[in-house]
Amino acid sequence: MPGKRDKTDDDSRHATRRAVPSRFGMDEVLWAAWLYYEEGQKQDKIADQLGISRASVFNLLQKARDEGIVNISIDPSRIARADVALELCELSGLSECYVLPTPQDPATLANEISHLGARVLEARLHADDTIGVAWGRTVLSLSEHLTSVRHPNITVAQITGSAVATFDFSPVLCTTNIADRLSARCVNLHAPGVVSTAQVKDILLNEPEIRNHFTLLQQCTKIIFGVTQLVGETLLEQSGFMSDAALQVYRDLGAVGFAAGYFFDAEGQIVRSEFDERHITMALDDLLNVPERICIGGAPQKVGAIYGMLQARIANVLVTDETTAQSLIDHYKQRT
Amino acid sequence: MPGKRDKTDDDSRHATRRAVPSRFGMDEVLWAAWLYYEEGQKQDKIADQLGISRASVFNLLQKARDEGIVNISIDPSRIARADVALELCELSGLSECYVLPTPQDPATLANEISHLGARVLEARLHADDTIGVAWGRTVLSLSEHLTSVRHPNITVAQITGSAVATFDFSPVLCTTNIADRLSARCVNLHAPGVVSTAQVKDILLNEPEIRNHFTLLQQCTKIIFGVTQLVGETLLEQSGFMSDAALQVYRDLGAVGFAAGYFFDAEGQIVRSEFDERHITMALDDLLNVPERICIGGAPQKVGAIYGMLQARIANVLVTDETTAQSLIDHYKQRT
DNA sequence: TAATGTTATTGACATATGCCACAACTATCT
DNA sequence: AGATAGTTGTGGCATATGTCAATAACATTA
Repeated sequence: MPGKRDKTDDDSRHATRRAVPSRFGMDEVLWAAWLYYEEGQKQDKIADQLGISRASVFNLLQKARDEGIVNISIDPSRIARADVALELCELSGLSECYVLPTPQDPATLANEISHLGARVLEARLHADDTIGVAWGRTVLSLSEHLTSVRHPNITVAQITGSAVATFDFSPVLCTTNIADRLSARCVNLHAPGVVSTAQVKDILLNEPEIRNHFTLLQQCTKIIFGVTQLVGETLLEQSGFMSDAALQVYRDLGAVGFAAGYFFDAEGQIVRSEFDERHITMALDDLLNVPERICIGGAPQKVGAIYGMLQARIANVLVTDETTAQSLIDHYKQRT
Repeated sequence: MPGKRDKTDDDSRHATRRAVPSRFGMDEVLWAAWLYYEEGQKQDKIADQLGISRASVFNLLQKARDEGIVNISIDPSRIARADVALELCELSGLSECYVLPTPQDPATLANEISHLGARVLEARLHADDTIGVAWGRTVLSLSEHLTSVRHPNITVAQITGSAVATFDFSPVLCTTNIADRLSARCVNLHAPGVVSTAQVKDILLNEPEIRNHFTLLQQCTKIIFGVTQLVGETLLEQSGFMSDAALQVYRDLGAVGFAAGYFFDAEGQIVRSEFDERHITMALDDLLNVPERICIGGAPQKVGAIYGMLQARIANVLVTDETTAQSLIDHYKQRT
């Protein structure tokens, strides 16, 4: 009988509300977290000690997790030591490879890979990194999975010109999002991603502000990008980034993929066409000089593109899923 | 189709054992951990994906926790920001204070405090620290709670001479244990803790090897020690460290406690007697020069001793429990 | 090949956790 | 005071996790 408020048995009743009310101040969350996660006590017992209900202890623990008072994490370097990852590194020449168990629901794959990407990036961050950021769904998704930690001395810079926002994963957004999460300095590139003629590109590249930006990009210690295959519909035209015709030119020249601003064929040769002359992005030489070139991506239909990208040495760190990694391994083994 | 257990058919001899046997290699632990802790999947679902029973998934997760593949931790700096901790810092002049919720079972108190002490030490470790280590049950217990992480550039040094091992928490053991856990360099002091006459102490202190050790101790960036009260039976005589008579001399001079090698009275005056002349330990001036002097300890009967120690400024970082902290706060408030 | 010891895996049961609708309090307004 | 709205804490039920003795696989020996 959950009585309302009667004075008959007040001893037990009105004391129940709070056995130890003030002593714990605002620290209940913290202490509940300690008792649960460090001392391994059960929620019931903690409830007794704090004089509250078990449900409340549960709520406190949830709060502790939400607020980052407790930290539950897997060291991503362990993931890089997984068998498949090591084998793929061996075959491809990647310096590091992170492999995620392929989810049963393919719809979540991209999301999960970018989740892992975020952890990998966090684990590899160094206090005064300069991080070059490309654009794409994957990169944007990665930014949303980053946990907010202060890294005030990090610089986050756009490697490709901005674009009029016909899509929601623009270079500007990817860059600012990542910088926000890291409390880092954000450096945007105030120029279009694609211009109409080679002349316009030349003129822009000689503008002091833009020239400075590309000089800054030469200092990059990391770059982050996704990878796209060219078969079927791609975001490249869907997003309005480039025309179907321009894309077809690359296909006709044998290109199978696009990553970090460049097209390449199935064997890793960079494929160039007129579009490159109008595309404002980090120079290929500078790109390949960046010590950590991190590509995030995986899917069955991307295997060919990723293979080409690896052969082109555009990435030296890959974050992908197990099925993709295994397909890549098979691909390499067939070639020998 | 949740749970596809085909136990009805007697055909289940070989096939049921492993749906996806080889693909996961030795990484099952890692992947189970990822799916559970990062993706938040339920053990049932993970069991399906890996083709094993849920009980096995549980076992894998346990292994992952044991092996440190997943890391669940509370940021100790949050504990230092708890109300009681801040108040005690304010009153005592401590630069940092970590307060643990007092366990309901007093028998576990010492153990839990050293548990917190281990976390605190880990959180405060710097790549090239030199850590001076005292001896005692608490310090030894702390060493057992440290998680093994590699810190090859750290030096761990004994601040007190060794003793013939009539007790199991000797200076040598405390020091080597801590060094082991941290994969750090271990520097033992090859001299007795107590000698028979002041002359012998002088001679030893002039030995080059021992002189070198004391020079090294001047480089300490941290020291770690417990604290003992002098009322009732203490470890000081029980362990054979010193005679009952020698201890009584200190009591008669007003000493209430002993920490980091020195006796002090209720108001924080260092109390010296003939025993100091025979005790081989870090010089008081050097001790007080160490930037982080971390004392681990708490219990109702220790309050007076801890108060004295704080007044003597022997520690500037204290790890204790809530009851002790509250008693200390009360003690300070009565004095004003 | 059978007998034997060792380790890994599991089904079934016991506990612990997660969740939510509603009760109890507080604050503000009429 | 009574009404109203917002917040916090809780009982109780559905799920998820933890445990363990029984059993299957494997390794070793005679």
